[in-house]
Amino acid sequence: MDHHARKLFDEMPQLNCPRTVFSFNALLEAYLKSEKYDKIGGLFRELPPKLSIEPDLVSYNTGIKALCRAGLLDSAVYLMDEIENHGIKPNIVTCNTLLKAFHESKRFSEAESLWAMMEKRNIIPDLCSYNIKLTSLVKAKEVSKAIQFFEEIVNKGFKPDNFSYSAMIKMYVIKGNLEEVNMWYDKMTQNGCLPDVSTLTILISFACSAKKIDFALDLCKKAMNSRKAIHNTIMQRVVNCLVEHSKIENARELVKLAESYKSFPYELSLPLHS
DNA sequence: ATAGGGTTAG
Repeated sequence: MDHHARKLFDEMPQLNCPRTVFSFNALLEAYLKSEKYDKIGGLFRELPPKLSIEPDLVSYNTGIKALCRAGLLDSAVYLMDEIENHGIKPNIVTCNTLLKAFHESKRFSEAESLWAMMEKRNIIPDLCSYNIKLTSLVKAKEVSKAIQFFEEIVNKGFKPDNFSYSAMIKMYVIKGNLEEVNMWYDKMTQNGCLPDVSTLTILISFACSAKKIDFALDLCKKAMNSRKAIHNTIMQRVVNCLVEHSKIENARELVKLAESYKSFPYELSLPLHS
């Protein structure tokens, strides 16, 4: 949709809307979301001089993210240094963007250096920073390190959130450890953290593969009762599993419940004659 | 306003 965004941006004066750095940032965001990473540099060169818009930290953070997404991590780091030369100080968002990119590229020592730099420069790592590192440990299947790191998050005084618990749950999903998945799900709810759509997606998908079909059904109902729109394919999988386990009435009930669900247009079928 | 986790079958 980047073209639509650009068209509207160009039409703003005729619509009596002044173009500010906010509109410029929204335009950058549209290009980022459309994965037009290579076009973002051009926007920076073209628009600010022409419209006397001064790009701000949010603009540059978006630019840095685009470079990371495009696989140009070194350029992203360079841009962070460059904006600082122009008097704009990186913040926690800048650092977390780069932190994630370093971990995804397995450039762990640079991730560690960045973390140390943050602490030195009083850009205090927040829960998001910790979750990035936790997710990275999970991806590397470093089970004991992940457990230890989760403890560290708690000891630092953070209240683990959906991202933190999702990471731990995901780790045991990868391991196929049903007991631990359940343990972490319980721990999550007991600590007053209600699973969101992403966490429910992981849990429901795992419950289906582990043939814990009642658990899957229960989670689907929970999702709909709390107005959380689980993806259609996940819901269909639960319906299929119910049918496979001859729980036809439950399957019917779930399809009906989904049909009456107003927030999302579910299209589910009962595979009864397959 | 910008940063972190999530589907799918054969």
